Amino acid sequence: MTPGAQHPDDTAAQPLRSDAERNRGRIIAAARKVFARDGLNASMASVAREAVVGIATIFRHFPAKEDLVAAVFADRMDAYADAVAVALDDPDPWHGFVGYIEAACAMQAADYGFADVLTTTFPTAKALETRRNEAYEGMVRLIGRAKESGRLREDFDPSDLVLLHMANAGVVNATGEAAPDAWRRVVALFVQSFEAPARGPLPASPEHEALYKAMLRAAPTSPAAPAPDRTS
Amino acid sequence: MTPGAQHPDDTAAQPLRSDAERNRGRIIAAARKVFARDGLNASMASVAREAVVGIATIFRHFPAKEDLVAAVFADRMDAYADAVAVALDDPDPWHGFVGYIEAACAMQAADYGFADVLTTTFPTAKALETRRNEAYEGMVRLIGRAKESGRLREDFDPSDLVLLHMANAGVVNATGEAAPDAWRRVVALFVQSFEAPARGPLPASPEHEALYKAMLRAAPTSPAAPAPDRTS
DNA sequence: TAGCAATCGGAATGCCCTATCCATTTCCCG
DNA sequence: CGGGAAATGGATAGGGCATTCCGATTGCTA
Repeated sequence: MTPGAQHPDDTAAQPLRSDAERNRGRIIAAARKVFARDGLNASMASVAREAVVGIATIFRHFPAKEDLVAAVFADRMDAYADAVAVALDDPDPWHGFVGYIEAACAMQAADYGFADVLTTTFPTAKALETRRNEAYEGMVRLIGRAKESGRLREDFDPSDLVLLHMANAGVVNATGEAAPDAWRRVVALFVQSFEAPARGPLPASPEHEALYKAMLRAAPTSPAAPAPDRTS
Repeated sequence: MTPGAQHPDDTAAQPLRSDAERNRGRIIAAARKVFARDGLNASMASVAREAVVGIATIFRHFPAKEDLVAAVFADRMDAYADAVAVALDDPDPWHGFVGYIEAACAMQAADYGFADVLTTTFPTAKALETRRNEAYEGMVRLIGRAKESGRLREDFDPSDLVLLHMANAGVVNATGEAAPDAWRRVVALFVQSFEAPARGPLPASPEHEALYKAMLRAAPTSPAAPAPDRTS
């Protein structure tokens, strides 16, 4: 989203011809719209239709669907990371923490594609993963502050935010347009359960490693994935 | 699951030939296994392979995939409904309520196919829907008792259980084998947020009608569904 | 045990998807 | 302007899926 505009592989590749540059923009805009509406499962054909462009044109600009996804969600990932920064700036740690959760979950609800991106890992899309990790580090600090302030339960684990996203994805995904605000209630319940003092002990958090592996599962169209994938 | 054994259309249709009867059993057993492992997205071909049976044989016994699903999950749905009954028998309403939640969510975690079934509606499969509604009525009573006992927050709504299932489906679905117990922590958090006294108000519950519509969305292979479906 | 209807299984159909090919069109520099 | 490189888009390959067709097989009865 920075004005200068750079393609992932900005590295001195020749400048695009004017029409190519224009089409690239069209495609990203179209994909942004289509993915937001239909999730990452939206077909390349539907993106092409929306962009009023041939399918081949998309694949020339983005060798694989995953590359398009990475390009489309780069800025949304930035916004996601920014939300953490904003939360860290909040003088009230708990308020910042809660605000962050609501903002992040709202992003999931507002963009089905992004919801998919957040609970999936694209080993190939480095920029996306870098951002995610940045955001994660910020979250860890956010959590630390909130705990220190005494408002966040002591046994809260950073991985709980990942679980929260997975749960929220489930709700957003299942309710869709039919009940577009249902997620708010779920998130509110979660937040209340996060608040100190804890009402009881919790089962152990999953291993970080395990959660990471979980996010690899179900990556869209990974050629190397015999993926038993489930749950349309 | 009654011993007598009846096919959905038990109505005096001629008895099956011995081999047909045997194959029918094989198919259901195979489907049970495959759906549990891979979710409802498992292909009919994979079920046929597991059953060591031709694909056509499956379709002769079950005209459409949905019929197979209904046959396979009939007993699981019974167990689901039974869990409510058991919970209602618990002398401690809150204990029963929590026990029910844990049992139901455990069922989701133990059978990916069932997790899909629970958050999806098959207008065609009447038996399944009847059971679901039975269970729902029981849940409403369970909730009433728990509220009366003072342990369940007053603003808890039956639809919250549906949302809980959707959220749990999201977790179970995303974590899969990688973190098979992650859902326990999530459910524990939910339960703590359900406990009275409430720590704060909640956004309104979605309309029941809306939730029902939501469950119609994404039904697998519904011919009448232009389903934009998302999130494999 | 012969014969026929019931049943089978795998090939075939039709649809959707990602990704590639290639003849045609468009841009841009001289 | 003209010509070649860059870029395009529709057709096509190749794979997965649910469902159907049909020739071959099997259980059952007489």
